[in-house]
Amino acid sequence: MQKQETLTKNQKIILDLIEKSDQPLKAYSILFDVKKKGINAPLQVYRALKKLVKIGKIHKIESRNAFIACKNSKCQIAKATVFSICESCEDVTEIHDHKLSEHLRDFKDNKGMKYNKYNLEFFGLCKKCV
Amino acid sequence: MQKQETLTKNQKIILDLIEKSDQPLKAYSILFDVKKKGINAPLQVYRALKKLVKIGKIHKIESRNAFIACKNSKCQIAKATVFSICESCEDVTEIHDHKLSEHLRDFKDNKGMKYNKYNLEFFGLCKKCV
DNA sequence: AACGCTGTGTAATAATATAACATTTATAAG
DNA sequence: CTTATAAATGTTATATTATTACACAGCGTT
Repeated sequence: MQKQETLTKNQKIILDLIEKSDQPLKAYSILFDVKKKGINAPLQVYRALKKLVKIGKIHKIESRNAFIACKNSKCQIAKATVFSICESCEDVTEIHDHKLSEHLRDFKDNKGMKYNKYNLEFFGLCKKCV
Repeated sequence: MQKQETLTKNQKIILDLIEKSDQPLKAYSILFDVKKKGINAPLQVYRALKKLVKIGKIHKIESRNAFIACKNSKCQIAKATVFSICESCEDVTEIHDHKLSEHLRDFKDNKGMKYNKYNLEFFGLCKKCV
């Protein structure tokens, strides 16, 4: 069983907002939205984001500098993420593909490096945008 | 046969610099280094970087906002990149693994999305830092 | 020559992210 | 309960990364 983290007020506010969106949100757009809740400064947002990423509640889409909620409710996977990104409408979906995960988990390079994390982003055109 | 791009003066200067480094360089560090060559503004750097990425001469390490030369001299692969990143010393290596590439190339999601590009970043500790 | 395309140079500014400091709250240990 | 320790807060300022806007130059095509 996963340790159930207790979120603080700021963390809850920001997680709520991100979970209500099915698409990634940017830090300053989050800041704008939570000002009415008393969060006034970028750093308050970034701190909460950092924690939420750490515990796997959200993921950062690196190529977009944006944050999306992890839908995988059971296990918090902060360490193995795969996303598909539509380059036209910017729709982002988290991918859970067992076979692909296996390949990635089992990957060994020839440098003897010890991996503990990976992030994979696929780019293309979604059904609507083709 | 690949179309041989002719690089402009700024593009050459910046590619040279990046190729001389075996590690990723950041845009403003590049700017600092090329000021002596008459490149004065961030935009001049970013424009060259954009072009060099586009033609596959360099790649952007998304999680680090940095740019590394593509060592794969024969084919310019701007569309399928894999990197290993040491979280301690920040050493970055481009990975060419035939089997892994196959899996990634052949990956199909269940949303009917058409992929034309991917970027994969592995994180961990390199031999030296373990 | 007129056009489209790509690149240049410059100034200004936008967008993303962190440092530093003082204080408060939560958790654990004696 | 008290101490101590880690984590979070609030605030100001600043650092870092990246783009917009504009005027113009070079080049190949028609």
